[in-house]
Amino acid sequence: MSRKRNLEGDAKSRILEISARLFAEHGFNAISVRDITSEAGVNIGAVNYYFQSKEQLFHEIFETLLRPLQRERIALLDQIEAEAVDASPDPERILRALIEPTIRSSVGKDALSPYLPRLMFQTYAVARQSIGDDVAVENDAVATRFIKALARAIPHVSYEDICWRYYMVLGGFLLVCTDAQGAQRLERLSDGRCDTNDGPRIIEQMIAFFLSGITGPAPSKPRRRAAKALPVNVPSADPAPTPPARRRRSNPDPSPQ
Amino acid sequence: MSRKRNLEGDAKSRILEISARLFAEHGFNAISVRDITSEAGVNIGAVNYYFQSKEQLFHEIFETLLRPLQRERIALLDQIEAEAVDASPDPERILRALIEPTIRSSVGKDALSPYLPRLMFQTYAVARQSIGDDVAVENDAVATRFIKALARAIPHVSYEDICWRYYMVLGGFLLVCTDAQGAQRLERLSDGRCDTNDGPRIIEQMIAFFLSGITGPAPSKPRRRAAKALPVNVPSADPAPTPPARRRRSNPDPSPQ
DNA sequence: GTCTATAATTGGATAGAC
DNA sequence: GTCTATCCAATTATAGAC
Repeated sequence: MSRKRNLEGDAKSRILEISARLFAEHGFNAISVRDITSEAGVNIGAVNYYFQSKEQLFHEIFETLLRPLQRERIALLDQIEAEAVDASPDPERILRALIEPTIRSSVGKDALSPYLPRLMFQTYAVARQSIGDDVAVENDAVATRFIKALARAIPHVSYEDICWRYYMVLGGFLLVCTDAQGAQRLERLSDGRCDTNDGPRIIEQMIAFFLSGITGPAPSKPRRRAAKALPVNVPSADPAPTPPARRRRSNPDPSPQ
Repeated sequence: MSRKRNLEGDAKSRILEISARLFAEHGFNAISVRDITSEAGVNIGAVNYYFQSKEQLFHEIFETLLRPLQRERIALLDQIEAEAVDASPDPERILRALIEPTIRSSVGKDALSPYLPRLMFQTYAVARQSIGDDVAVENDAVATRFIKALARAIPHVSYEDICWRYYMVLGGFLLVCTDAQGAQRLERLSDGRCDTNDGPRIIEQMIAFFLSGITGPAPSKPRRRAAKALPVNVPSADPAPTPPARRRRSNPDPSPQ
């Protein structure tokens, strides 16, 4: 209320901002409420006062960041589909609708957005109810809409293949977006050639790669090692007709997140 | 020593196995040594007795799993390059050398391998020294060798672009491999069409997508929105010549991992 | 080698003064 | 609204009996 700390923002939004960064960098379990409150310059009780619990604070971060992004994506997709009622939509525009809002919201403006990809990345990395049930449902709905749009845009690729490829897009997308706040491994591996802070460049790199990949020819059916490759023999041999083979012995009830 | 628990494996390897699974599923910080020892059916002190600390145990898991895998990859790559001294190597075989050892080691045999991709995934997700310095160095060396091999195999793609694309390959690869032990989101989104436990199928899907993507045409240079796409107008407008724009305010010293 | 008991620290959350 | 002091549960790690 008072105007005391109006310059820096009130305590609540300071906590939101600082904790988003700390959680994104180190993960939920690695950060204590003491880490947050001390770095935010507020007292220890503030997190519980404003957000009831550390868990609730985490949920609220996703609410704040993810929902608007998903709505922007859907708005773009709506527009694309509205303009292509008769013809099939342009796959590049669909990919851009998926990717660009994330990158764009990462430059300037509000200070939290850059951390969303990394927080999402962690959602896949650990089995933990990071986001509320409702947000998770909305999330899947958005993904399904994009998959269906891509399937219509690229009719020569089967629906199943589109699903695989959508997921590979997602993985590449998240890893690249995530690298700047974390390992910075791409800059290192490329000897500084790849600047993971250059939003427009990231976008064009992704679009080029994903568009080629997602529209490319279908995989050779599971007769293995078809066309060109010579047989590779390695220590653990790999006789030609390896059967599908089940894997993973125990996985009682994987939290569906 | 004694033959008491020889059937189940001795205490040390039981701990290694159980903890690899628990860490992979929930992350390092979410798992306590009590979780491990109780699930492994050993006493609470066993982790510290065999591994000195929880941290050391974690490092040892990577040692055990990652080193042999990297060696197998390098052996395959050596062979490919040896056979192509004059001609340029086959990009598909290089991608297979990168991908197949992981998938192959995930079926049957030893019980730990399936968890490696997920553990690696977490390495990217949180800023934490998951793996020892020496393993990290070897890791980067392997990546660099693959990047250089791909650059030679695909001469019409610039070295910088190869780096971006290698990293996107890595991201898609990890997310897909990771999904079976975790969110199982791909199976859900695809309505059961995609079976993330079917190793050979995963391989062929990846090879097809990555090969098209990595050999595809270069991205349009940062004159944005070049060829086909119509201008998209969204709430937060996007005037044509958006400058690069710096981002991220504070990131004191990101652990280079 | 295996186990129990316990040390020493740190975690999330709350009560109550101001 | 803000802050301090504090409770209580859970953590890693160790000491020492068997």
